[in-house]
Amino acid sequence: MTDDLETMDDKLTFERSCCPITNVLDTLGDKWTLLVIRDLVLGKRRYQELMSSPERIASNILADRLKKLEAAGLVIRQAYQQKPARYEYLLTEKGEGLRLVLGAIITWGQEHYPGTMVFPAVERR
Amino acid sequence: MTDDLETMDDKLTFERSCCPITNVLDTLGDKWTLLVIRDLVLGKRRYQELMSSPERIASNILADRLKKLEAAGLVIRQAYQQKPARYEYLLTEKGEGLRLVLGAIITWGQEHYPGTMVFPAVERR
DNA sequence: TGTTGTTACTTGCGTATCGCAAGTAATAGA
DNA sequence: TCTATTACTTGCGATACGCAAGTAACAACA
Repeated sequence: MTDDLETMDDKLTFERSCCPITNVLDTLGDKWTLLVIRDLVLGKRRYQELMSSPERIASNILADRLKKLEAAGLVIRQAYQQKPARYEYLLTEKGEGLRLVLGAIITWGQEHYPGTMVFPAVERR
Repeated sequence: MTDDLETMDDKLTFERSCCPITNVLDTLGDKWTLLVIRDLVLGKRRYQELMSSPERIASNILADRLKKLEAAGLVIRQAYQQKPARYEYLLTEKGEGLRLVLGAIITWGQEHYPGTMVFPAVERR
């Protein structure tokens, strides 16, 4: 039998360490990225929708995060119309997998930050 | 019937929003804080132990994060000897609750970052 | 008595990132 | 022609990060 796990010695070089938590933090570890994921999970898709959340993300930060999330394979950017070209953002399967992480955070958060509450999903016909 | 949830209008003022995820990110949302929590969960207690992780945290960053974690009630600092005074850090119950969040992150991380692996707990007699 | 070692930090300082405000490109519609 | 909308980008001052070095309070030698 030969190797496995990504054809061996393939992606076994890590920025900080081989710890899964560390590697997750290297892509999601800041004050905004996970909030963008949250909004996408809630059904938001367009730039202005993502801009409209109560945390008031700056537009350059949002653009930067979307670019990084796309590069990380968590999000795909696709045009929903031409003339003028307009784009929307969708979670990939990998990105969808973060629902469980968000769920754990919400559970802990609701328990320790009284008064917090999750936002409703956006209605989309 | 009167109010509830922290005697109303008590702690219902949030930095960015009333979303639990947002409030969790306001205390844990950076590249280092959750790694300190991880180390404490693994059984590390002392400054030099926390310094010794492979991610090589800078000492000023570690001191800052421990201070903030203590202020947030996730960690307690206690002396384990006098003359000279030496301190160790322990997770509070609130901090221990983050094991589930770390678990979710590890599960997702191991699935999407091939080659990553969790560190063994430190042996402590 | 002097020197080295350990632990738990703090301080300086250059660099990187953040975030507010404003600007831009490509249209649609009045 | 003028105003709106959408999806961004650019400038720039402020904040945060991180490397290196320094400090305080001892213990243990030699």
